[in-house]
Amino acid sequence: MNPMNIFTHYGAEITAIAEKLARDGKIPLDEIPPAYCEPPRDSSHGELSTNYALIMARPAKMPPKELAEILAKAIGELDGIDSVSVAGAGFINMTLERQKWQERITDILKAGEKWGNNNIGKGQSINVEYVSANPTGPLHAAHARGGIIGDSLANLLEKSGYKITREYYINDAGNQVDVLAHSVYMRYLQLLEDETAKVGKDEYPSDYVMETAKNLLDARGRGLLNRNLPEVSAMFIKDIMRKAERDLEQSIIENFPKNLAPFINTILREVEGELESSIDEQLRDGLSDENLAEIRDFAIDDIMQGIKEDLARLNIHIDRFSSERELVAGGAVEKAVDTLKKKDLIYDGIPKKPKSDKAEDWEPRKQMLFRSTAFGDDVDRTLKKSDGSWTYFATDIAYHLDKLNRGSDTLINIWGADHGGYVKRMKSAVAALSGGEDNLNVQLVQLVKLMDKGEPVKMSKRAGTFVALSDVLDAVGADILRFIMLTRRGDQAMDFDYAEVTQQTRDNPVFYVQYAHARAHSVLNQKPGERDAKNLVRLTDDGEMQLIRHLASFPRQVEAAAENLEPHRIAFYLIELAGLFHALWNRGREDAHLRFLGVEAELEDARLQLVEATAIVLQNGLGILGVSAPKEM
RNA sequence: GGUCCCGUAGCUCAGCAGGAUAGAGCGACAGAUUCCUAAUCUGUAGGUCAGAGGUUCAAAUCCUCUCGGGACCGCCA
Repeated sequence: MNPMNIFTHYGAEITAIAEKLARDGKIPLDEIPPAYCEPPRDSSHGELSTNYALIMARPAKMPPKELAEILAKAIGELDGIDSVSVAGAGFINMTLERQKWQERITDILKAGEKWGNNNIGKGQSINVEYVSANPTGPLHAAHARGGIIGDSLANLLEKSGYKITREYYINDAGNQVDVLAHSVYMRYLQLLEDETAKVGKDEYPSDYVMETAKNLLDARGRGLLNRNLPEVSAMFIKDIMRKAERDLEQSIIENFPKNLAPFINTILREVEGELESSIDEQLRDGLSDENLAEIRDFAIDDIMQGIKEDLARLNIHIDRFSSERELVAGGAVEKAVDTLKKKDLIYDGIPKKPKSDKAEDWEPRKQMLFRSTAFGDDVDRTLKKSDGSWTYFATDIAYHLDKLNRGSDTLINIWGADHGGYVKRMKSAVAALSGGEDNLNVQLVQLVKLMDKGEPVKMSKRAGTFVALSDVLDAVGADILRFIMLTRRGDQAMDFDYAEVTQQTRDNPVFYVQYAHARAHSVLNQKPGERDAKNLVRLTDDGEMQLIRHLASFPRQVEAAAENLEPHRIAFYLIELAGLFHALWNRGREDAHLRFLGVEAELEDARLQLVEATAIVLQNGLGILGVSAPKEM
């Protein structure tokens, strides 16, 4: 029984009543389900309501109304119940003694920042992994969504009695980071006035690569410039090739019929591209492994530093950054595969042909496979590529085993919807590693479609076209961005119009909520001091009671949001709370008797307690969302 | 071919565990400021909850199918 949550309190009381009635043979049931109370949608139906009789009617083989009457009679005897009635098909509606509500104010003031906490987690540990953006470029606006939802979810679960580890997985192994290193190297060469150095078509062209290259030059000077002869020749050949191409193009224009020339030019450009990337390949070979590794590590650090700055600005906290490279180097993949081997879940076989449109070049090959179909996956998945290296999936299994081994009871991953096809196999792997238990929960966050003035913006790191998160933060700040992302469910695709968001700041609901908090504090500032709980009996107005009931339902909201892993519920709760407070405020504008200040001393004292309680709940709620609660605006 | 998400007011979205007459903001319209912060409030208009079946005392909510929108299928990351 939780005295802080009035809904669970009466739910438990009603369950106890039902159990007693069952023992006495008044309800023919062996097993009594738990009862839940909720605020009815329509306040004319009372203050607390339960559909308990409707739920039990069928198993008890009793008419719901009759059952409701029996229960209602006993509920009427409970402490704090003012009136009970049976309505509709068999709802039990209750009204509490006014004092019961007024006492909640004292609860809130006593609990302070702990108000809203619950203990459904019972100290279980959960690892929440979010953002985990590749270290190949700065965060862009779309990354923010998963990060914000993950971070708020972590806050929410922490408030619900779970032990939380907030984690970011850095994909700093594999081909992509080598490509990044090479791109940085090319920029580095350019900075040393080597005009022929060029970033290849599959590499990273954006400005941030140049920034990293500049930092590299500052840190290492010309020390990485050990180009060998083939490399220099490659550049020379490239140069000659370009001149030859220009001549050739000119001659095509002169000698071929006009309608054919574009066609031939297209082919020519394809060939040119192939040649250049082959030459680039050679250039990359001209970079020693040691130097490549050094540049790569430097580039990853440099970019991760920027990412960490962005996260800090977004008020996102990460407890642990896990490195894929370290994991692989430490032999974690082999260990994970061994674990699965011992369970007889690994075999060599030929995977099924994928149904993807892009699988034209697919060929059957014998490979090391994981028996993920044993855990509900569609096909068994490849662990080892034909060249003997591990697949991304294999290292991911190792990573998840690592998370489990560090003592997490449950793993929650916040992934973008584009990884949806990956969920089943990952859940299979975690189930296999943890003895068949389903303790990986993947929350898919639908994609953010970036728009600018109604036009979609194509997001591509490799093409260099993306809206940087830092630009969005410069324009609107973390509070607005966080609130926008949290006032919709994660499983709904959203359009994010850059122009709209940066302009429409004033009617963003975040200000509505923050303003309520600031208003509350402006009142409290005028009359600081001790309050007396005795005076709370003076709160009798409908608007005040409505506000109190909403404040009292905060713990219930936190609990429900945590159980459903839906932080957005808190945002909507706060908007509603702010609305009730603003409405009450404005009634004071029309009727001086309803003002917080300047009324009779005891009443004023009681109202100030109500205002303070409101401020506390607003602050706690905004805290879950990671949004600031300013005392003035 | 298959998997996942979505479809609720003109727009953006909620709808709490299936529950009582489906809600909010924006936009539109009509109002409120000598007075605790008008970044506020009060009111009006606006709905076949995509469609069709099914389960149930009760369906926007659960199940099936259809239509529409999005994401995805691999030895990529």
